[in-house]
Amino acid sequence: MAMKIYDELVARGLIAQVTDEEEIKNMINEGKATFYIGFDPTADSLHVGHFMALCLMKRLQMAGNRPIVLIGGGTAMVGDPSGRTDMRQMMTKETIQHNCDCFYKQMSRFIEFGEDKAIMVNNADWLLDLNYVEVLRDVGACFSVNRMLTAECYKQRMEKGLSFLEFNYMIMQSYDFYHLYKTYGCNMQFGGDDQWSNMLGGTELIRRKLGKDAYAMTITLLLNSEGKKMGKTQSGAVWLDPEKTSPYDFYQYWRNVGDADVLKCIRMLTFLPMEQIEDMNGWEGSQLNTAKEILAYELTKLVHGEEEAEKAQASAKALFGAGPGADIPTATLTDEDFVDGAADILTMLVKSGLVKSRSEARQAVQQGGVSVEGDKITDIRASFTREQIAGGLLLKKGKKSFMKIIC
RNA sequence: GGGGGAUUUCCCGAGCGGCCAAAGGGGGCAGACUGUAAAUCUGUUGUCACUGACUUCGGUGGUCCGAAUCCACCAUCCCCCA
Repeated sequence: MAMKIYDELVARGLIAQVTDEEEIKNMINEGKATFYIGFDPTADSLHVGHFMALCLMKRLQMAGNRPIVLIGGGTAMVGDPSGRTDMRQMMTKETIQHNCDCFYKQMSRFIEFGEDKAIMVNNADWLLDLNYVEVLRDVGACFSVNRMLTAECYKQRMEKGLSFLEFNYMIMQSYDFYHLYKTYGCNMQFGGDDQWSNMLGGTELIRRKLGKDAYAMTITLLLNSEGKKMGKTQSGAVWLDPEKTSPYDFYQYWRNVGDADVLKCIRMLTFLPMEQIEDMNGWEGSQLNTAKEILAYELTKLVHGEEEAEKAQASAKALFGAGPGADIPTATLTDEDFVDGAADILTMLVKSGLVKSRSEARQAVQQGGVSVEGDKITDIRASFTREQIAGGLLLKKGKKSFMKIIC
């Protein structure tokens, strides 16, 4: 009945590249793999890209494999040049440490750590104490610069320039794998497809140093139909931290994915059974809207819990269609926002955070994009009395931005 | 170490000493059409007390009635030679 894990991963379109398909298939199907995925703490919250990796971890764990989460407290000191056209900003040790802590907190909510379960390690623990000359002799001798330069991730940097610091990233990551192999018997590494060359470096190093085989597999990067990475908005990444991306915004992000991307997202990101997903294959046109609702709900539930998912969905339904008013983010006006006992529409827009400046607010109103309690506002001098606002007013900018104004 | 080039508004990228808040494209926002999609079309996109005023063109000074445009120094980046 149930598909074996490997076939399921294939069916979901999660696998991008593997070093040895037969071996890997057997190992993970039988739960014999001890695998690791690295996360570089480049921000103080995980985002959607990390989420995919965590899901994969969970799937493999459910199939009996042993996961190792590696936090790149050491590699973050160097900075991965993969997929970058310019150098990353160097982070201070303090920032990195802070980010590590944040990652740990978020992950432990998602993956179970403990005896016989997942373990978490930080490569700062072994990388930072390395001795330069020793490493050069020990590990450096195993790498061919000629080979490294042909790696895809460096190619695109050859024109723009690549610092020696970044050039070493691959070696650090390879060393990690080698270290984990020796310490925990970790025989497999997973990662984003952009990590492929770095991961191969590790398998190579293990073969040379220990004469043993280790394997690598990459996860398909989640791209939308335009070939851009998903999980990014113009205001930045879609974060898993509810403080940085509210559950409602998180829900909305997925609710608004393009038609062409819905099924792919459902397949790759949710834990819905494949049979159920197959049923959606034939869906077309506006029916896909239902699929988007499912996608948004499922993901919000995974990340923020069922309660938050329900709330986000209820809010969305209330705002976009009929339905009882639900949780809507609110903004509170203070005394200084009132002139002669009334607050004007521009102030309300700015205070609510729906627009960045009064100019923007003015434009929004002039272009007919603002409404209060469903009534379109066209006069930029419109204002509302304290009494009107006291009960809460629904302020709307455009089709998708809302705020409840209270005082 | 020597020589050359660059630095413009969210990004790319034009920019004659006055007509420059600065062309064009991308992106964003809003409107129309829709399905909270895509595509398309239209408007808009420095700030504010908005038919006007104010602050921007790497930084600091200077020339000039007037500077993003000229000069000096500093900073950063790139290229060529060593």
